[in-house]
Amino acid sequence: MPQPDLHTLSQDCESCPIRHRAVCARCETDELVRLEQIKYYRSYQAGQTVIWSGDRMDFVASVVTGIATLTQTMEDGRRQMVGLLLPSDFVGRPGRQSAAYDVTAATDLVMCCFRKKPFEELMIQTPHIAQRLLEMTLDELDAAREWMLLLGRKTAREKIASLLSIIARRDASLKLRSATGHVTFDLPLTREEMADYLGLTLETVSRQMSALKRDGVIGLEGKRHIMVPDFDKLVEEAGDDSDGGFLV
Amino acid sequence: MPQPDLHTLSQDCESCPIRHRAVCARCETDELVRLEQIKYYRSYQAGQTVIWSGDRMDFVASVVTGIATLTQTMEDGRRQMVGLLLPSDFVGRPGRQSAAYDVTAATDLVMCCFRKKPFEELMIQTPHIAQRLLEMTLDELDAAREWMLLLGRKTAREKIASLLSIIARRDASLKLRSATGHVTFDLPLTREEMADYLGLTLETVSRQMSALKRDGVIGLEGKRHIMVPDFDKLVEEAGDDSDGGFLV
DNA sequence: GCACCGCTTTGACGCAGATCAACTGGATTA
DNA sequence: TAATCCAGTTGATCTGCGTCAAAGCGGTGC
Repeated sequence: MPQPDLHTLSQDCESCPIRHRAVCARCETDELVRLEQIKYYRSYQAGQTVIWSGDRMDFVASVVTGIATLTQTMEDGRRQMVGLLLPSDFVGRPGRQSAAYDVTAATDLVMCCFRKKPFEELMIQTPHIAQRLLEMTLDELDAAREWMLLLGRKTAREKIASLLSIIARRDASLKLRSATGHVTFDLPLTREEMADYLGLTLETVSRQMSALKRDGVIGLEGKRHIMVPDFDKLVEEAGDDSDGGFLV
Repeated sequence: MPQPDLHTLSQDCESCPIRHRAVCARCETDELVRLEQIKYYRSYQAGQTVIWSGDRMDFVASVVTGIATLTQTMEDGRRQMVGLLLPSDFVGRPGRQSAAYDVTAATDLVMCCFRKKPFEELMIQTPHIAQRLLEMTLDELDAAREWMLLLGRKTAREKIASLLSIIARRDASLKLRSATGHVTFDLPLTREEMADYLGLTLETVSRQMSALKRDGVIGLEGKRHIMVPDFDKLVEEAGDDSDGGFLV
C-alpha cells in the first residue's frame, strides 16, 4: 500500500530536482502550471510493489527520487527485469489502461504522478510534453537494445561488469559528474535483483562479484558499496565497444 | 550498394500498402503532400546492407515491402539482432546523425525514405507525425521488453517456438487475418539470423527446429516454409502467458 | 553429367552457468 | 546471550547449449 508522505515533498515544479530531465523538461511556465494542477506525489518504501502487471493504472508518473524496477514473470515463476527506472524516468503509457509489467520500488521511492486522463489531454494540447516523451522513449528503446545484446551474447562476468558500469554512469550523471578514474557508488539492487536484470541466478551473480573483487576490478565495502579503482578497466571487462555509450 | 528500381514502385501515398500503419498513418491529405515532396524509394536485394552502424545517416524511412534487421556486433564478432522490421516499421531516429545499428535486408526490401532534415522540420509542424511515431516507438519498446524476457529466461525450445509464433502473428496481421488453428507461413530468416535473433547458435536452432518437427508442433516443407497444425500448441510451447500478446 | 557452393543437419564432446545444499555474518528480536 | 532471520557466499554436481567436425542437400555453372 502506498504511504503518502506529502508534507516533506516539494510541490513546486520550478524547484523540482528532475525539472530539466523529466517528461516536463521542455515545458514553459504556463504549461507547468497546468501540469501542477493534475499532479500529486506518492512515496513507497523499498520493496513495496507500486503496481502489478495487468492492474488498472489511472496515472502516469515520473520517478523523483529512488529507483524502481519493471519486471515480467512467467507462469512458472521465472522473472526478468525489463526496466530500471532512475530519477526523471517515466512510468506508464499514455493510451493504455492497465500496467504491462510489475513495478516495484527497489529503494525508497518518490513518484510525481499525473492523472492519466487529463495528462493525455494535455499531451494533445502541448506538443512540448509529447516531444520530450518521444525523446525519452527513443532513449529507452536504445537502452533496451543494448540490454538485449547483454542478455543474448555476454558472459556472466561481462554482464556483471556491464551492470556495474551502467549504474556507475547513471549515478555519476545524476550527480553531474562523469564516470572516469576512481569511482564509488552504492548498489541499489540485491543480488537477486541483479540476477533478474542480467538473466542469471543469484549464485552466479555472487560468484562473479567475488571474482571481480579477487581480480581487483572492484572493491566491496559491505555488500552494497562498490569501489572501482579504474573505471576504464571495468568498462573493458564489460566487453563493450570502446565508445562506451555516450549516446545517453 | 542500393539498386534503385523506382519504376516499379508506387509513388502515390494514397495507394501505398502501408498508408494506414506507417509513420504517416495519421496524416491528412495536405500533410501527405508535404511528405511526398521529401520522399524517395530505395530497393535492396536480400542480404544487402542498408547501412552500417556508425555511418552517417541522412534519411529516415519506412519499410514498404520485405524485411530488414537491426543487429549489434561486439568487437570479437558476437552478434545480436535487436530489431526485426516488417512492412510499415520505421528506421532511423530523428535528431540522430549516425546509425546506431547495422541495418540489413533479410529479404528483398523496398523502403520509403524521407530526407532527414526536412522530415524533422515537418515533425515539428505537423503533430500527427510525431504522435504516430511516439505510438510506434512505444510499441517497439514493448516488443523489445518481451524480447528481453525471451533472451534472459527462455529455453532454446521456447525461444524457437516464440519466434515462430511472432512471425506467424505478424504475417497474419499483414494479411489481415488472425493466427489461429492451422497456420502456414514462410520464414524470412536463415538459421543463422534466427540464432542472432534468439541469442543461440545456428546448430541449436537447427536441432530445436528438428525437435519441434519430430514432436509434430510444426511441419517443414523445404527449409523455409512452415506449417503449424495447431497454433495454440505452438504458443504453449513458447511459454508465454495464455493472453499471448494481443497488445500489438 | 559433375563439381562446387551456401545453407542446413547431425553427431561427439566440453564447459559455463544452473541447481541443490551447506554455511557465514550482520541485524533484529527476545 | 542467545535465537532467529535474511542476504549473501561458497562448494559439489548436473545439464543445456556451445564448439568442433563431418556429412547432406538443393541450386547454379560448366
